[in-house]
Amino acid sequence: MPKSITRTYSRYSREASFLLGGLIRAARKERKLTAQEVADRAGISRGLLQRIEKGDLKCEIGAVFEVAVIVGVKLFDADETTLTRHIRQTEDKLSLLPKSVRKKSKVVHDDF
Amino acid sequence: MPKSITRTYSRYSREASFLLGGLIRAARKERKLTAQEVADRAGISRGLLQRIEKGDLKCEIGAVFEVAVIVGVKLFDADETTLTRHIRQTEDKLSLLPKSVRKKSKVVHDDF
DNA sequence: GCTTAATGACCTATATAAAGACCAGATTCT
DNA sequence: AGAATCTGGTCTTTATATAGGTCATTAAGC
Repeated sequence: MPKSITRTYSRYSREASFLLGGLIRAARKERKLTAQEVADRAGISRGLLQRIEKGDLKCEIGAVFEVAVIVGVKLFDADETTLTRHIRQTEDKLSLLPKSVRKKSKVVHDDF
Repeated sequence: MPKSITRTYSRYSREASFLLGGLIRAARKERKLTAQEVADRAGISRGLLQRIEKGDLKCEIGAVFEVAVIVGVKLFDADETTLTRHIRQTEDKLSLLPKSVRKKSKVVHDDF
């Protein structure tokens, strides 16, 4: 990650992450779990959990998903079986699409 | 991140990420966008986009969300307005819950 | 009110994710 | 078939996220 990139995020991304963090926090409190407990179970530090609950966009997605599962926030509004089915559907769809995308139609060349 | 942590992920997390990656790839091809194009628009490298589409759990969530938005994969199955409403709901819910969770009920001490 | 756990905020060292090359093979279009 | 481009690897360098501590403040529960 050279050249000091200050990433910019769309509003939708920021809000989605903020919402997810809030949902996680709400779910954790509802289940009466301390931050430390959840962090331990997820195998992450308490500091990272704090950032996740804040909706920090610079967290690895694996940690976020893991925490979500632990406190019971369903991603995709789907259980595991549904998830697997979706995966297969996506694979089917992909197999129909062309494997690489061509861009250079160069000049449109409609002669008239 | 000291002490060389090899993180372990739950099956649900792995599948959720795998599915999200697949959806992103499918959406990208449907819209006939090259990997390079999407990466540029998202402000990330092509290599990172590849990992995202593979469902790699070690990507920052901001990059994943950003790419999802660009190719048109809705997170939470919700548009921006709905998202904002959800956020407010979550905040309301949080304000009702106790601010910190107490664990040490020590001995249950039910005398009989 | 008092005790004590939980939280939020910092800080530093270090493991590591990401950028940015490069190359080989695949695939699309002409 | 041929040319052009997309894709999927790999490697190196560098920026940075994370672990793990500390400390102050807050707020449960008695």
